[in-house]
Amino acid sequence: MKMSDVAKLANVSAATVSRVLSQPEKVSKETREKVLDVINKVKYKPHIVARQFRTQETKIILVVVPDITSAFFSKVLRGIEHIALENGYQVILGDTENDIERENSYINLLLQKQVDGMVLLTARLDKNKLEELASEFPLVLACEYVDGLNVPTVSIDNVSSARKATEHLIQLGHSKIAHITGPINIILSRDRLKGYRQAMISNDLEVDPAYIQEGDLSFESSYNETLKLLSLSTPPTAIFVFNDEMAMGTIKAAKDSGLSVPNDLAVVGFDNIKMSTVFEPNITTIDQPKFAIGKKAMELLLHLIKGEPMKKKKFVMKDELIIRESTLIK
Amino acid sequence: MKMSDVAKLANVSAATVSRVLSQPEKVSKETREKVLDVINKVKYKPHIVARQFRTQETKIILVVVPDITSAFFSKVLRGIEHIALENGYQVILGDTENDIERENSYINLLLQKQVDGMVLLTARLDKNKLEELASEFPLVLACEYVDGLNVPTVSIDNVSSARKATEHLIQLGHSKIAHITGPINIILSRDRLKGYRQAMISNDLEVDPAYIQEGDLSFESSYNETLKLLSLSTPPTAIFVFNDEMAMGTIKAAKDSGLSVPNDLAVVGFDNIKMSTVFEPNITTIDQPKFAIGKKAMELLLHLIKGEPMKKKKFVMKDELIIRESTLIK
DNA sequence: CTGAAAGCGCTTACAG
DNA sequence: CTGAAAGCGCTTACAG
Repeated sequence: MKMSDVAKLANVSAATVSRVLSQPEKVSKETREKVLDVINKVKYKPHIVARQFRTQETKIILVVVPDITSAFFSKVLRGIEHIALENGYQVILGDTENDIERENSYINLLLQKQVDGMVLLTARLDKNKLEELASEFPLVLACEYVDGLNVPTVSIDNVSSARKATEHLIQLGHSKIAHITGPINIILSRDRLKGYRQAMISNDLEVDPAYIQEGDLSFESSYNETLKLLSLSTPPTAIFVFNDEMAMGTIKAAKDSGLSVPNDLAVVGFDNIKMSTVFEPNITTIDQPKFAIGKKAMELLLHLIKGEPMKKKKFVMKDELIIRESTLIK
Repeated sequence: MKMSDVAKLANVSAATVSRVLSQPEKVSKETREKVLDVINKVKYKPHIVARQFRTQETKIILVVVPDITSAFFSKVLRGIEHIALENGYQVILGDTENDIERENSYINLLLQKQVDGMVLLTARLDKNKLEELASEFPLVLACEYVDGLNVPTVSIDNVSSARKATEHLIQLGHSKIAHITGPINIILSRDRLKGYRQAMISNDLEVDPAYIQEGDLSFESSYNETLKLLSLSTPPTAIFVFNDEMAMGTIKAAKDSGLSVPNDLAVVGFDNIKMSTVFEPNITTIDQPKFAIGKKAMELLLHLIKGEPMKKKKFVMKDELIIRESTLIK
């Protein structure tokens, strides 16, 4: 059943059926009702791909995620999806599993016009490539970003939040503070490391290179790095960890080493995922407004898709230090 | 830049360019290379929507998930995605957030031919509606299912696995065993409850109605139901909980009540999500082969899309009881 | 092995 | 307010 069949049954033209569906105000009440009757009777559904082809828009956007199983990204994704659905857009999911090749391959969906725009929650591609892409297609970065890239970006200020997290430990009296980073090729890792350094230096604390260890985002990597740190001749009394999942690894390692958290080792995580409130001890962390980041990113993308001018390109969302049991000595 | 432009530059017809792209073996080597040179030079990318429209297939499938933020479903989703990508399909994500209205609305993507098929990880719609849909479109159920529905389905045997979980507690010497269910309108909740009952009855243990409480899939609901159970005049010594997330709520409630797990209260969860290995104590649980379920479901969907006959409709994957600290008294 | 032509099902500028 | 007609960019059955 196609539009022209409906048209015949209703004794009108296909154009009129199309208008009833897309611009009903342009059709007389009488005609409109006649057509709608037929549509309902035969359960006609328009062929969306034909419409996409004709209008040259798919009403689909692509979200590229580094890890769909992550509690953090799935919340951001949900924020994106909410705004997308509200505006009649569907979401294609691109899970890269932290593989830059896969990140790259998803760009084809844009080049082949299969999607109207793209939100990148991972930005590990070449800066020039991204810039070129953004000049041709609606593109928004969220969570991750690229230094000096003139593309709409939504994120928190990772440097200042990392500084805040580290200063919290300093204020509690710690001076031997270690930091377990994420993969250092990710800008988020570098920025949080920068914030850690700033806090240490501005408080006249030494940054011992042995106190900085690189993890790979996994619970296990942080567990292992923590064991390393704890076996140093002068082990740290506090560790600021790249994210909450890894902070759980750190705490587990401390417990398995017979240490009490926070009494023997204070731990700060990052992201404020659900588990950080459930884990024992609860984890002090930096809250990122995950849902709001997703919503904002999608709103920006809609602006770009509509071709509306965008004066501001960087949107810095508010983070918040949430103090819990993993740093607070009872 | 469209195909006919490439054709002009290469001095061939659009048909030939199309063949170079889709059926290169039908084109002479010489012509093929000439055309590929032009394609590379002008960076031509075919307009996928035009192809979709012409071939009447989108190479997109829809996955409807009850909760994208769940550690369980995101693993299943990843399995689906792997097989989809391997076969040139993209995945549209439909997150219902456990809302049956939203589940219903995603069906439009199928009716409007915007996707080639659908995998439902939640099946709360009317049985007849699903049956009718499946007769017209490629449709696979996974994880959740509908009793007596003749549609390809991938899942574990929830009744027998729940029985196995309960019997584990019985073998440990427990007789006062409670069960916290999921929302009882979900078949998974009813089947796991059935397995619990079977184990109790076949071991001559009384099933006290007060020992069966309904949760809503959340950590908090299970926390609260557990407090209720523990305040009974004869509290249970063991609880089988609908899933791992809820089992964490149960353990937390026990701890907050001054009880030790497993010494005062043994707890069994379900799903074997990552957190069940990290939480303290580690949680005894039923492992579902999440990734394999996703892969199998997508493989079945590909069969349906290709119109291949399918003799078997029910695929029961292997689950496994994994015994950990939450039930094993040291 | 290659090309001319039809057609997939809509939407919209134009004319009346 | 309505209709006739063009056209979105491909693919493929057919002819040669």
